[in-house]
Amino acid sequence: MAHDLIGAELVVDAGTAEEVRATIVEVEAYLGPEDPASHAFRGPTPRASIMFGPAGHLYVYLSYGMHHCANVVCGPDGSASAVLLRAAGVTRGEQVVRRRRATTVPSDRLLSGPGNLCRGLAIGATDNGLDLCRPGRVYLEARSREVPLSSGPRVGISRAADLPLRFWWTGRPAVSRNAVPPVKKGTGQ
DNA sequence: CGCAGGATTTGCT
DNA sequence: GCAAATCCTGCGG
Repeated sequence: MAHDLIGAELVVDAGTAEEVRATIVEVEAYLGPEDPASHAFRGPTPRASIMFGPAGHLYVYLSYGMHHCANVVCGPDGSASAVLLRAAGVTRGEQVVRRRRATTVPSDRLLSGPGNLCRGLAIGATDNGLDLCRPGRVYLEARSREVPLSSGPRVGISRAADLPLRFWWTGRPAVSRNAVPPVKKGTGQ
């Protein structure tokens, strides 16, 4: 399930000076060809073909000509569902991440947002199709712990955005700014 | 072969 | 709060 990825640890360039580890705190689920917002909506096109493959692989695409977004292919082979990684908290290699992010941002927001997450972890088009279940340049380590979970509507899309397919770790500041639902005045968050 | 739009981020007003 | 930056993908002719 999509929310099982919340709390998992993303490992990049393990064993090198560039090693970075981050805990996933926000994801967004995309269904198969029946989801108008999914890239799989138009069938197994060249770009979306990765999503039609086996689960556990990385699907990377370029958004707005400048930002990369990383997805984890989910579900059985052929179901074409995927989970977009929207935000994570750095647990190791903060200096490396900070150097990639030119501007000044709080430590908690270094990987906040799909585009920022890829920039901070140096995930690009060349990483498309990687198997995240085995050690490689990028892979996932499961973390079997319970975390407070919230869900809400998807963000940044124009179709079927109302479905409650976005999940995040309640109370984590790294949750992307655009994704945060309206907050009452004076709550300080 | 050409065109329209997109799972976003950032900086200035 | 709003608008620009920027390029790849999918569709129509």
